[in-house]
Amino acid sequence: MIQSPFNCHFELTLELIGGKWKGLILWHLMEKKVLRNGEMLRLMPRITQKMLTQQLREMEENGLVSRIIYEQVPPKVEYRLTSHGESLRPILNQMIDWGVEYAQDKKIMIACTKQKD
Amino acid sequence: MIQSPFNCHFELTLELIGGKWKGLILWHLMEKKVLRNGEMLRLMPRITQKMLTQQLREMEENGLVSRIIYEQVPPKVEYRLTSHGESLRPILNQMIDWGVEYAQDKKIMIACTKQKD
DNA sequence: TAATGTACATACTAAAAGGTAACTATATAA
DNA sequence: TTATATAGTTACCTTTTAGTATGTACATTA
Repeated sequence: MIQSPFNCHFELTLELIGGKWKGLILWHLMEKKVLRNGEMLRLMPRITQKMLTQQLREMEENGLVSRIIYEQVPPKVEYRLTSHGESLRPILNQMIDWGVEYAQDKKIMIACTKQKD
Repeated sequence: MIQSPFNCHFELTLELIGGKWKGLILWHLMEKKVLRNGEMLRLMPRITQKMLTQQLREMEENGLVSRIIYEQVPPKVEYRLTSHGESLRPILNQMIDWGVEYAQDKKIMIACTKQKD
C-alpha cells in the first residue's frame, strides 16, 4: 500500500484530471479513440509541445493513457485511453453538462463550440 | 456576455471546484447543510483559516455557497450551498466513487475513512 | 482590568504549475 | 547537400497557488 497525501478520494480524482490541459486531451481521446502527437497539437492550437508531452506522460504514468511507439523514421507514436481513462467518460460528460448549464445561467461565453458524443 | 479564458466547459467546471480544499468543503456542506467557520476548521484540521476563508469567498463569488451574517458579538456566520452548489452533488459523488475504485486498483491508501451519503 | 470567543484580514514566503524559446535525432525526398 | 516530417527534450523564466505567522474588532464574562 502506498500512502497518499490526499484527504479524500475526491482529491485523488482531481489530481489525475486536474491539470491545465488534461480534460481537453481526454475529451479528444474519447472522441477520436487514437491520436498522434501532431494531431493533438492541431486539435488544440494553444497547447505547447512541452505541455502536451508533460500532461500525456503524467496520464500515462497514472494509467489513464497508453502510448504505442512504432519504430519508424519519421517517428510514429499513438495515444489512446486505457480502461481507467475510458471509465472517466461519465465524469467528463457530467462536468461538461454542468458547465454548460452554469455558463448559461451566468451568461459566460466559452470559446469551444464542440458537441459532446 | 462575459468572454472566458476557457477552451471548453470542462475547464469552467474544473475552475470552480478545483481549488485545493473546495472538494472537501463542498462535501462537508453537502453532509451538514449548514456550517459555521469554526465548525469547518474543526472538521478539516489541516486547513488554515486563510485558506478556508479564501476558498469560501471564491465559491461565494461563483454562486456555489451562500454566506449569512448575523449581527452579533461574538460574530456568527453561516455557510450553506446554493442551488448551483447543490447541483454539484452527483459530480462530487461520481468523482469519489471513481477515486475509490482507482485507489483500490492501484493500492493507494487515502487518509479519510468517511462514508458518503 | 484582562481574558474569552468568533470570524476574520494582511504581509510575507515557499512551492508548484505553466509558458517560451531553442535544441535533438534520423531516414527520406528534392 | 539541404530541407522535410515527426516527436520529442532542456534550460530558463513567470505566474499562480498554497502556507506561515501575526494582527484586528468588540461585547461579554471573570
